Amino acid sequence: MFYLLDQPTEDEFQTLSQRYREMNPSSVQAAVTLLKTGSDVLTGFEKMLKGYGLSQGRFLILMVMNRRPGEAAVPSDLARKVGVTRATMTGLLDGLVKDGLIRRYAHAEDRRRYNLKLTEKGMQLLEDLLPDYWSLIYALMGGLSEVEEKELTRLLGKVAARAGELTKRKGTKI
Amino acid sequence: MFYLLDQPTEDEFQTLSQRYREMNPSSVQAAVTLLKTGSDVLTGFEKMLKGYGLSQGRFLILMVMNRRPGEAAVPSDLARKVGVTRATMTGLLDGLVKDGLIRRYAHAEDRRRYNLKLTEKGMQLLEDLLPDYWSLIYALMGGLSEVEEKELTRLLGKVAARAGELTKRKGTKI
DNA sequence: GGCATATAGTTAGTTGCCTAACTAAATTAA
DNA sequence: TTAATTTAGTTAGGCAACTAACTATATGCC
Repeated sequence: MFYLLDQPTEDEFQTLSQRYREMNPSSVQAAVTLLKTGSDVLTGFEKMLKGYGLSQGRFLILMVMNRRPGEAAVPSDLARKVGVTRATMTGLLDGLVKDGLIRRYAHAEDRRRYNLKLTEKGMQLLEDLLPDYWSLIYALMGGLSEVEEKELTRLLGKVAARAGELTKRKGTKI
Repeated sequence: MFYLLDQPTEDEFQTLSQRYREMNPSSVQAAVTLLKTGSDVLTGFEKMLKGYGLSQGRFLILMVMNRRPGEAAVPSDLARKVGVTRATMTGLLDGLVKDGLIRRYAHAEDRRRYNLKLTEKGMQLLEDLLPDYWSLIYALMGGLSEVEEKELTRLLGKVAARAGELTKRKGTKI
């Protein structure tokens, strides 16, 4: 988690940009603000989810499964969609099963896999939670007009595209 | 860490916004993009830092100390500035001392505290690392014009202000 | 058809942060 | 000026993710 509560003052920023000529002040400021804001927002969500006994990973699994509530899901597929490793997925699913939010079923064609379905309890948890989720988003984004929201999404999309490129080629030290 | 590699398609998004009337599509999209982009960018930095034997926390400590390289710093003050707990700071400092990047000194006025200074090795590590740091930022932000960078910073600032408000009143379930 | 390779899920151990509870020292208030 | 409160740093234990190594099954190629 990236915090840096005490961001550089304007002065310190100036000093830095004199000491380090290669640095581009407006880029650095945008990047630092992105990291800080992302962390704060993430922390807000985690706090809210904790009230329902969920972590980000557990919540995302439920949300992805909730896109097609009746259909079966499969662990390795969920791992790809949610963006965690299969090892992590095992642990997350164990927890969700233990809490009765999802259930495992045999997989007809492939004996390595198994199917997963949301239980009634799992669906109900989402119904209870989602109003809080939407209103948290509203609380965070409410200061922006719809035009600003779209502009933010567009600009972040540009950064995300480049970040995606970079993280793909793992070994490379940038 | 928030990933959700597989973001909802336009269709699924439509279905969702029909099922959940309180949700505001453009806000949700902005929030989800922010979380995803923030995570990706953070992951990129962590990967780069790992090549120098640093975590975000360790790096931030060095950066904050590097603002005034000669002067002494104090653990609890660093913890506030970097945004970690004092307990976490103890561990981070132990690591940095063990690696010879900083050194502990007695504190003249307060026997509970101690002073910290960057060693030569610590300063040198930053000199080695920072070019990579600036160029990673450039790699991430290079797709944006300076005007766009400033607009992104401005929009994120608005979100950050609200996120800060929310995380302050801890107990409250939003 | 049989062997090499790839994929699925699990297990064990690591990392980087956290909270809660503690001791010691400093500060404030009676 | 002693007692209560606050602050500083540490310790112990927890949590949510990770990587690496493993077994079992499925798939592709000769």
